[in-house]
Amino acid sequence: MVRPRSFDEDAVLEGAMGLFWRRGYDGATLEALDRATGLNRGSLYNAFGDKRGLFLASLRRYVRLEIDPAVNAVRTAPNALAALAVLFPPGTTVDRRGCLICKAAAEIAPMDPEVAEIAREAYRPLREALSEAFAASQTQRHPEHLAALVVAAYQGTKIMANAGESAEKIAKVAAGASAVVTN
Amino acid sequence: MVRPRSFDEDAVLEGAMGLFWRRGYDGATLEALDRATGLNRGSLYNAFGDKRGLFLASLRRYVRLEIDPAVNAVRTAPNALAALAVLFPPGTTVDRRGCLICKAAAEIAPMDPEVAEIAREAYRPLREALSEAFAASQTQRHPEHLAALVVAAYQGTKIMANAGESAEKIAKVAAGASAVVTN
DNA sequence: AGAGTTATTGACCGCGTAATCAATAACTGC
DNA sequence: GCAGTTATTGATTACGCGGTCAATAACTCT
Repeated sequence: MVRPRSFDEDAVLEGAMGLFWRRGYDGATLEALDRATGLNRGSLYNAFGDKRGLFLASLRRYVRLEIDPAVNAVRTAPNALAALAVLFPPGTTVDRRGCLICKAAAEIAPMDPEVAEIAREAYRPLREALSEAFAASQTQRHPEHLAALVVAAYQGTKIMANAGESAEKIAKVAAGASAVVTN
Repeated sequence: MVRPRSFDEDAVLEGAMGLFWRRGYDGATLEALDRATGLNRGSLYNAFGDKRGLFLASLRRYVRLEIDPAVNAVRTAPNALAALAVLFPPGTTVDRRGCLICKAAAEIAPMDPEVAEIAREAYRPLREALSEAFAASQTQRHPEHLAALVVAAYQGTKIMANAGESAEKIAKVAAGASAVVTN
């Protein structure tokens, strides 16, 4: 009775998300989004409403693919140090794209309540999981506060990455977090 | 021999900086910049070259007015806790504008090396001052790492502010930092 | 097979944008 | 006060942008 869609929605979002991540919201033009998704303008609008709709869908996909797995890894980490290693994996290179959610928070959230809510909700589970990991390892007196500190620092390193800060500088943040937990 | 400028450059930058801070780079249109600065288009271009030039000048003014004073306050703080209170003043409301430098880092730095450098340099003195404050209070084993952690967390709270996070949530980050220093 | 519904295509549009420029004004040094 | 230099004005421009739309294609159900 209807013509089915000829594209894989997740593949389309993969392309859109990648472009928003690299170029930001304003920097991602519809022409570039056409190319990145392989879809043409009209199909994009038919499927997602408008540019903002595509952006919101990309944000949700980012949370699902980039943040939720980290939350699960923290939940199953054997101890606090291992949980930290999820957020600050040792010996990795710096991804200058930073974090799509942090970029959206800075660029769009002040003018778009829905984006703001997505940004707030994105990191809450991570704080909670980290708080439980800290509480479980018994050595910390204020697990909730320390979790808030570490997650904020994690977001900070994503901004530093956008500014092109070196891996050494970012590793110092990780070292600071480890020192705190090792106390 | 020449016609002098009829405007106060710092007052003009005050207006431009405020608009960039509230609306971001792309969100600040030249028409709005005209209004915010009181200058008309041509004068703005004569004085600053182009929109990007005005933005760079605004960033530098922000560092001078918003970050440098904090660095000095940290330098003269009597102890580590007092230094922390400079970054996280107790009982203040959340300024949803966040930090202009962090916004610029997220939005512009990936595409503009000069903005990236300004962003990197802006927070370096703060890290150094904080590191010395921690070292001076003797109680911390890794002052440089802890300073990196705290400054990253500070930047994180600015992103949280952009996302509309509550004062309570942000206070937890501050509490976490204090707990670390009090160890 | 035909009717009905939705997806796709790609040309098209209006608008807001950053930037320009010729004309004019304001000031200084001689 | 005149020549020379720079600042100001504001109308104008070219263009890239997000968004639209009529025509066509693809599919399902009866």
